[in-house]
Amino acid sequence: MELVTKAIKGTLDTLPEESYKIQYLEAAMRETAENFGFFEIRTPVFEHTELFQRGVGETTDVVQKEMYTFDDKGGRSITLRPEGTAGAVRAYLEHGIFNDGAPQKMSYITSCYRYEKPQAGRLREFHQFGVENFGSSSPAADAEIISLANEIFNYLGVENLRLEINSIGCPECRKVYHKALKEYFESKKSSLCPTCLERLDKNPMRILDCKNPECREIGKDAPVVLDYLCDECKEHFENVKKLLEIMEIEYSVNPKIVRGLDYYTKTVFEFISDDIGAQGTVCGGGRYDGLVEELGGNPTPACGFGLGLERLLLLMENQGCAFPTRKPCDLYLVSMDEKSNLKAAYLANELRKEGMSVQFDVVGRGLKAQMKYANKIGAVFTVVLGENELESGTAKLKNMEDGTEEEIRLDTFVSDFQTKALENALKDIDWSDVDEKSFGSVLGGEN
RNA sequence: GUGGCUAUAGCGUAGUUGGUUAACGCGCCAGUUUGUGGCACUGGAGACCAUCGGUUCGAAUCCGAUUAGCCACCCCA
Repeated sequence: MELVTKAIKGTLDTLPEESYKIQYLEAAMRETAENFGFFEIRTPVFEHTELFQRGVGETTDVVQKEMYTFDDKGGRSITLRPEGTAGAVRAYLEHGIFNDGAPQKMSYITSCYRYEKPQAGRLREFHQFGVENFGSSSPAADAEIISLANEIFNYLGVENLRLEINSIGCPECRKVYHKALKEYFESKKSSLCPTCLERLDKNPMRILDCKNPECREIGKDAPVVLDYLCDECKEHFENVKKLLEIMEIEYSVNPKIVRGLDYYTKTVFEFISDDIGAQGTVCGGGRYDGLVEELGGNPTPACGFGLGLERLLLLMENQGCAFPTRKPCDLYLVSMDEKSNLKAAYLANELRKEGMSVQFDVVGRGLKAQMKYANKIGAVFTVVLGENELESGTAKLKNMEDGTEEEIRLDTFVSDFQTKALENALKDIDWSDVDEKSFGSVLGGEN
């Protein structure tokens, strides 16, 4: 097959047979977020380029080499969002949401774009679930979003995720720390790898998580951020830890966690997995007390995180996590000829109005082929409509699982079938096994 | 941006030291006596062997470039 063109490098098609999985993740996230009081905000995929330049940070790799930036026909410089926070902050300011008091809590599920070389867990178009809390400087806000992420992972049954936290301080204490760090590495300059030599000027904290063994060795004795925190930052971090302990969320402090986006202050955290390759960070976030002001608002404390949907899905698939099944077909109407096909169309439509999943032949297949198809799509019931049935006004409703058949009247078909379908759905339920959480998926079934 | 591996029907693969109609499994379609799925059997459709160029009498097979995929670095979700 010679195609005119193929999907763009680093993009993924989610096919109908797969999409229910990602929908399941999205539903779990929305639902959990709402339980925590975070409601959805939707912002455009593209923004004025300067939003990200200012918001994400002029010196970051994301802004310097990874943005999809172009001029539109009006000569404006437009950028496809590389992350979700900047747009949320912009909307928060533009609509004066801050006037509605604090905290303002919001969530989003959006596509993001970064011009990077694709690899395991990294795409040029990817999707992020994110939350933002504006207006709270309390460590309770930090802990709340961490527990929100944690709750999502629990709900979905993800295992072997470790939570690593750190504090990178406020601009004040970070300045002091940077200086100490620079002095330290400056003295070991000759043994650093070339990339780290660059980082020495740009962002010395990055040297700490270099994978080069030699840099690692040197990094071991480097000054630690946590020793340089001012009293306020120190207390904040202690309280975040205390709250995590109270909520029984396991974590480890990793002083080497450094986030690559300029806006982070104080708390930073990552949920990391070893099951999905080198790009193991499934969720990353923290506090960014300076961002709102940076984008033109009043000084406003804030925190949030981003969670990569593709990475999470990859992780769940690698771990063999359970997904609910796709919505099954309640009934397939087999038709023998044009006349019965019309009847099938009518009945299908009536049943669909009642919220049932019903299908009938739309490609002109024979009886046997239609039965085969019904079997393939997992139809729970079938009914054959032909001359005989239309004449007698009754048909045989066949249960595809056990092959049993039952007479059913055509004139009261809609309500009769609904009753049958309900009886059938209820007969397999072990009521002793039904708790609150699985109740919603009983009718959909789980595998 | 740098490196390593890869590229054959929709999917997963085979294809011997270059040699004639490119094979197999799954899937798809149709049949196995007339109006009933799953199992089995039979048949069928579907591939310019990623693209372009080179070596050769002859290339899916050797060489080069390009493109794409996978993986790693960088960076991040």
